[in-house]
Amino acid sequence: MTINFQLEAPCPIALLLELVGDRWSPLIIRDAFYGVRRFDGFQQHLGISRKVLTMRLNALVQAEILKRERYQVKPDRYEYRLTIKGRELFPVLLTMMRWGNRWLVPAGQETVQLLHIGCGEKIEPKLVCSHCDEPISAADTRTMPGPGAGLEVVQAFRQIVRKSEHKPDM
Amino acid sequence: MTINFQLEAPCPIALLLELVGDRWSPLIIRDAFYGVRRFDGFQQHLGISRKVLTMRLNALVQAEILKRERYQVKPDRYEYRLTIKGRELFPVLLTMMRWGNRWLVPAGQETVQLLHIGCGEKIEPKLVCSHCDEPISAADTRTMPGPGAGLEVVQAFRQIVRKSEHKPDM
DNA sequence: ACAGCGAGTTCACAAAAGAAACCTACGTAA
DNA sequence: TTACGTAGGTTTCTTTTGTGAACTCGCTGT
Repeated sequence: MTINFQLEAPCPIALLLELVGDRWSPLIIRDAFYGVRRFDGFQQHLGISRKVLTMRLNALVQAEILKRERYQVKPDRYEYRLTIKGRELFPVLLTMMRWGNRWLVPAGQETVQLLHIGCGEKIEPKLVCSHCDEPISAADTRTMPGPGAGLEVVQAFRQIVRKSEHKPDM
Repeated sequence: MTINFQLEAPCPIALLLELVGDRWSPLIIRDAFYGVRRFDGFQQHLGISRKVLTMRLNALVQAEILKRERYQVKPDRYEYRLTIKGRELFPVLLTMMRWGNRWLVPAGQETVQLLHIGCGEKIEPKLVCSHCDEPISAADTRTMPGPGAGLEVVQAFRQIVRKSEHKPDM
């Protein structure tokens, strides 16, 4: 799969999707956040086939999103836990949860909600600017080539902007 | 695919993944944010096979994330644009971009960066509590059954918490 | 000695993705 | 007129990936 800008120049989203861009990995990670740790736990909870679960868990361990830890000897038994890298996927899952609740679940029928321990309220996550703390959306931000962008990325950006009849949506 | 809590009770993340949980849809949406609109644009930019692209675009239109609009008559030509629902996926893509930049791209080598038009700075998106505006992470939040949660969800939550030797990671 | 648990592996089959050629309808240029 | 280019697909065939169900292995408790 050529997931990047024209064969080269890694897009961070594409790189992420290479690790967790299949149908099951995000759900495995979601369950890991809920506290599921064991092979059979994931399997029963998700209804995923054992073969694919094995493959996904191995890939997630390889990607250092989960770590496999022995919790018992004789017979050796292992469980899967989130690493720091994995735990930092929390904002991704949260924004997904928010979108799903907003657009796919009838209002007032949410099956999951978020509690902020700090203030004790049921809350929604909000994305703000790290600099001025104002909420951000596609309309008030622009993505642009970064310091590691080669010519091909810069050109890809230009090309897209040029080809669009109107302004880009982002 | 049984993507929900034990066959019933829709998890918002699972519902989202049912619409955009394959390898290509997120990249198609990313490109749509960049301003790509045409079939051939997506195809060349992503290197996706035309057959799969057709299927994905149709599914995204069906999901009301993209809309198909005629931009020319004789011969009729169509382009794909983000709907409001689609544009609200922006936070999901942004948090993915941030994680990818942080964990998969060497520091200072980012190919994409975010500019906040409001304050003119290169920024990172930050997730905060909608109530008290404090930054939120897995550690200071808890997910819990919502108003639409049936018995099975409540039990699933309890079951997971009970089965974990230690505290959940979220 | 036999059942059960936890964490897998194996295998036959089905579904999905990929690559490349083909189709349709029009406009242009030789 | 034949040919070429462009845009937005469809068709066909091959390869990859996922599924479901059964099987394994090392131990424990009865």
